[in-house]
Amino acid sequence: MEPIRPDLVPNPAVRRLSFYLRQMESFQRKGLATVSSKQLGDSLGFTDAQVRKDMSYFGQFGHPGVGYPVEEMITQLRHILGTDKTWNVLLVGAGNLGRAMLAYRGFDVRGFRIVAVFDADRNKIGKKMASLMIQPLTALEKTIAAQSIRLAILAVPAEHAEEVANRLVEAGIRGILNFAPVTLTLPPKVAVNSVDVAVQLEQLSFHVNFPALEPSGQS
Amino acid sequence: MEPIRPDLVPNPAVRRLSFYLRQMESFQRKGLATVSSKQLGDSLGFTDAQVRKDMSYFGQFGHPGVGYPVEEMITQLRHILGTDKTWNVLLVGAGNLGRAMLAYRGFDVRGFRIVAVFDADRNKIGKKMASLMIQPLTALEKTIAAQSIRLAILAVPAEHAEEVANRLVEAGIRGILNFAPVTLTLPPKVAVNSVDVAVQLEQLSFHVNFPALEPSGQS
DNA sequence: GGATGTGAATGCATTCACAGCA
DNA sequence: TGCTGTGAATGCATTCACATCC
Repeated sequence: MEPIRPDLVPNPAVRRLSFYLRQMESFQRKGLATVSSKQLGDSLGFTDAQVRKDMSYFGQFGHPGVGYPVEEMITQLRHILGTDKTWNVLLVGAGNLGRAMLAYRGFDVRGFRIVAVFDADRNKIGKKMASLMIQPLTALEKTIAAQSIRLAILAVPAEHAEEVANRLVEAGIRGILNFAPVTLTLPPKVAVNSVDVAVQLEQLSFHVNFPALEPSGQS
Repeated sequence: MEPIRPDLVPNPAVRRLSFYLRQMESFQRKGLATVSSKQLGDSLGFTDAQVRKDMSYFGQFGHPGVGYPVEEMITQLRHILGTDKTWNVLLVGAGNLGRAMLAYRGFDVRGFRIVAVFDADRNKIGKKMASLMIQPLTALEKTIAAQSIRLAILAVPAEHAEEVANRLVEAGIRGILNFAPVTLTLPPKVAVNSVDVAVQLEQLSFHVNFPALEPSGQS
């Protein structure tokens, strides 16, 4: 419950937080009660100093001579990341990728629930997908307001991504996970994370061609 | 065709290369012949200095007073990234996400082609998915050798990811795009890119809770 | 002894700023 | 004038190393 000052926290540290949480949950499943910065770091490919420094940005969670309490860290990390409560998420794009997102089992346990699906295609509207009725884009604003949705997954073709994103933002969405291969230009108040699978493969292509670099670096 | 020394190139610069290429292709579709570092940077949220510095790591592509020739840059960037030739890619995991990857139209044009699909599920083996026959994991080694495959997309449940990844590496795979929510521990010669969609949403969650940071930063 | 937490030191990446070319 | 290419300067992030505590 510390007064986090995000401007003092390196962005990379925030990204690593998610991995710490994921790994802590794995340690918990293995029955470990405490974990040292070295153990945690090794399991993720970070140094122990890195782990300790990152933790220190958010508070004092460890016990000297002992390590970090697994259970408590999970609670803390969830709180910091804001996933100790469940987020309602909306999905735009009921194609193959949209279906995969909807079917993904991993969201619930991490604090996310897709509660609405939208598509522009008249043939899809009204049909059901994993128990959710596919809605027309005209219903966007009403649904976002009614269920106070702040996060959206954008799985539409590149040509429509920018336009849909703008509508989402106007309707109150504050964070977008974008799968379309375009750079979205949005107001700074909106957080955007883009995943372009072709870009991911290009990176691999480069590193396979020039193996000197990148000691198994995980994005 | 310069002698690229990857050890002299900042990793972040390599990541941006893909975005430069993507954007250049967009400029090309708009019919532009040349683009300045400022135009390119603005369109991606980078500074002009950043763009010029990045380019300079790989050669001298621009013309003072004019900018960068779009067509030629596309050729160059593809060559640097190694996507001027098509990579054969294999897919492990014929679930929803696997299906989405297989159906994705964006791969071909960027130099990737999924040529084989594998799954552990007996019920799926032998069935077809987008014209590819789903193969058992026992066929992994033979197929990789026969089609000289170097890249793989891993879309299997978390529990099996590590094990399958090890097999892929032993069979000669040199780059893995991993969608399973685990950190893979592999030899340094293997390039790994991981996409954990829950982690992506967690990042958004954090930034929505603490909007001070991140001026619409795109991962 | 074994581990954390953290200022100080180091190492990278970005940005500046300007010489030089079209 | 307009823009690139690049050393030099700055600014961040990581790592070191050690005081501190169980």
